[in-house]
Amino acid sequence: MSRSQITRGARLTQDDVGRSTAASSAGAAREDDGCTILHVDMDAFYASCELRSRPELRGLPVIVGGDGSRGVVTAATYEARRYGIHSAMPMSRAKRLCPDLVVLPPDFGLYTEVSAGVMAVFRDITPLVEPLSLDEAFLDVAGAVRRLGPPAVIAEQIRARVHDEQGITCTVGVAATKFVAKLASTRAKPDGLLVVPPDRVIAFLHPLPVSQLWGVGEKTEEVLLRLGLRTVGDIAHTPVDTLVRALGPAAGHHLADLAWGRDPRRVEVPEGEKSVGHEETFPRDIDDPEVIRRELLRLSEKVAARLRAQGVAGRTVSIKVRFADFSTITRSRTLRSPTDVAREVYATARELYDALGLQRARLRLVGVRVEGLVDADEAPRQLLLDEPEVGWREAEQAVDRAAARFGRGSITPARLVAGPGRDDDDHGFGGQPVAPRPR
DNA sequence: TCTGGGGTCCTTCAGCTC
DNA sequence: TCTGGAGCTGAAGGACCC
Repeated sequence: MSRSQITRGARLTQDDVGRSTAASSAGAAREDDGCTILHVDMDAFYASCELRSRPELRGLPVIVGGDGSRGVVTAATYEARRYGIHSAMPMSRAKRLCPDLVVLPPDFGLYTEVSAGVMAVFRDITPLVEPLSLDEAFLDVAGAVRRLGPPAVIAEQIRARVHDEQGITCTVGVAATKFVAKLASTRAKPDGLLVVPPDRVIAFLHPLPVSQLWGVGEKTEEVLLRLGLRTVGDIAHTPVDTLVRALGPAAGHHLADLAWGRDPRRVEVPEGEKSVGHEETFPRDIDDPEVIRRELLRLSEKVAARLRAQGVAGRTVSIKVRFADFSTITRSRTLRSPTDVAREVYATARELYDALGLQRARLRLVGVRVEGLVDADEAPRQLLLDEPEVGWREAEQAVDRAAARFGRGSITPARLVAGPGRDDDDHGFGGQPVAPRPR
């Protein structure tokens, strides 16, 4: 195998990889020397998970996506991609491109389970695992080289184990930096392996289009194209000041560094999430404030339950409102102390919504998010003068216990059960069956 | 064509304190 | 007592990623 050549499909043995990644002159350093960063990316992850239990669909154009008129494609098999279908594409368009498309509803429980198995394989290799999402992660294997072999050999071990233990394929990029490792895995997809040695980084990067750079999306690409910058090489040879003027200091310096392969970021084991939120697009636009408030209540319930499940509480509550014309606004408020109580989250979300003073504006989406998370046990609690020691938090914890036993949804605020309900001062929580009502 | 849902990070601006 | 600047924080919006 020539340098940087993609290995695809077949799993290699240690000897194969040793030969394939060695420099041409005998006794010279291996070309994966110093390439201790691995980026592992599952191939069409959600769709691959589904196909494990539906082998009859293999070889067919299959997508996973939300139902309803406003869904988008969440994952597409490579057979579906041949029709031009890709993730985030509106479902209606995907069906037009391929009338024989097989559409499966998402099963996030299954994907979470498979992901946990895959991450366990990674952590068996090295403790330095930085998951980016359910289906991809960075690994720093510097500490595993003596035990398991060179990085390319470790990459093949991972590919083989994920295939054998989880029944899905993955692609691995191997490089000295996170950014190049990620680009390498993108280039080698699907079911491939690509090593980019340090002395080949510039030759690998500079012909790529600017859109391949991390942080360059639709808007930034437009700006760069207006400056006449089409490739990573063009960016590399542009004065940093020009990039900073066009994109701001952070993005300007960031792109200049990436264009020369400079990426000092280390693989870091994440400490935890920084915010928790839920949002929902209505099947059709809604202008009834009562329906919108009820949705805010439902979302607040879900957010607070997740906060409690993770043992965290947050100080800032924000709402997101998307209008029928797709314009979007957010509003937020920072509380005096962190909360994981649905009643408090909803009360704040509702106040933020009411303060907008919308006169029956048609809304497409609403969302609730809690930010500024801290450990719930260490979070200071601001007891109000008339608040009992055992109150809503304890009541909602009781609901959590009941939900764990009987299923989520077994206990629901009365307002979410009874349809358009009261608009009273307890914000719809009065009917919670197990909640002791504070006085 | 018609755009989900979960997140993170950056920029800008306003208000506050020193 | 008044004023301007620095620094901090919160709020809002936007861009981006998977």
